Amino acid sequence: MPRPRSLTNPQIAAAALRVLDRDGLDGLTMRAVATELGMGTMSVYRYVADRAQLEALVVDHVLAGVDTTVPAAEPRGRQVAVLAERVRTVVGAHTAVVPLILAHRHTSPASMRWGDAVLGVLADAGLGPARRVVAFRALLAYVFGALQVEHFSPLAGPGTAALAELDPADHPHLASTAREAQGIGPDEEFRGGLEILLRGLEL
Amino acid sequence: MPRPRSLTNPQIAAAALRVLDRDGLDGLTMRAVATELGMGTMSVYRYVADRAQLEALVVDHVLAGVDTTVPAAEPRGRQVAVLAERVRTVVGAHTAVVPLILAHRHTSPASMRWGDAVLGVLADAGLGPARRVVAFRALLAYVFGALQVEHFSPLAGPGTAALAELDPADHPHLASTAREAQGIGPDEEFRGGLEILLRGLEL
DNA sequence: ACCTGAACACCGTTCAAGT
DNA sequence: ACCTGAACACCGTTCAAGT
Repeated sequence: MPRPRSLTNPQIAAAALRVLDRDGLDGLTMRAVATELGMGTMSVYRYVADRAQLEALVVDHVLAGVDTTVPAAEPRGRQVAVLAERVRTVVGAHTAVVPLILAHRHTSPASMRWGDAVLGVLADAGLGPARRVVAFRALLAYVFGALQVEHFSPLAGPGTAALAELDPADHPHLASTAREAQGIGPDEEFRGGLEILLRGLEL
Repeated sequence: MPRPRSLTNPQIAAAALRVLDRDGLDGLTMRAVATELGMGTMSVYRYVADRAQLEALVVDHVLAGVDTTVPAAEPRGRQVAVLAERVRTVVGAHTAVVPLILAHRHTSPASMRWGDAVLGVLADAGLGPARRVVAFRALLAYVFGALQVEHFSPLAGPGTAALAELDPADHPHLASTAREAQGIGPDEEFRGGLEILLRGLEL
């Protein structure tokens, strides 16, 4: 990795995030980030080894905005739910980052801090090591999977509308359920799914 | 959409999947698929509008391999679990397709058939429309989220090993749990998480 | 009319030429 | 020594030239 000089990682990441928010994932190029920073394209490589590392920096920068302090007064289940909802809130402000998150989540220090907080609650709840691992991975899968499902095929979007128009003879359950689904908001959807998972965890 | 002549969608998709399996996601280019089919690059555009549609074809082709018949003799929870595990089995044979799945799942007829089967079980179990929607979307988020987590950061991989080496002073829960996590296999992880979700559903 | 090669407008990245 | 523009090897896709 090259040595940063005048710019810090958060400065690079913030510039890349500005490009991402403005021009979407397709617009996030090394050239665009360089222009955003007012430097030549190749100068970005002073700070970042390659595009993957730039993406990882953006993901970490977004997740660094998640407050990982556990609300001590709440019951365990609510503690986990609050931590999960904070991730969703922060990511929701930068929807174009969603496809990058699962690819780079595991390299992010901010993600590790969050994971440590969640695992702390699970340990306090008395879950043994093996159950803790499975529970934590299930939460990971749900939270980041839900973000992608919400982003790529929102219930309020055209995909659901198309499902509602399907021939009920071919898809009896899907067609009728899709009509119901259009009335359910994204918050209700995310929290509802999370509650199912937490009930299964019996915290 | 251009009209297919000598080749069917499954033939195009199968060729693209061969490229994907052999050369990975980076290797999946219009040129490579054309070569695989023994035609000029632009001839692929006879069958496919653009790259996104090619990807969608591959995703549908993979998901078309999922048996969506419901095992009638099993209890509801197992029925859903079997349907979910069949997706994982089919996708597991083509790991490079994982990043494409969430992006194109909602356009796939095979995915709709699968969704209809799952929703059928949820309806039989007596879940009302709103609860059925939330439960179904939670299952979607978990199944496809778990595939991505399993693929991008497997418990047996270097990411977990790195977590295990973290300073316990910084990440008390994560470091110790990561050491436990290395002993948990991918089947146990997927099924364990699914069981938590199904228990929460109270099927 | 159908098909497809050349060409265009990009991209990430290498490398050597600038200071 | 540090920085960066030109150039390379790609990419998806347009378009006009072939048959």
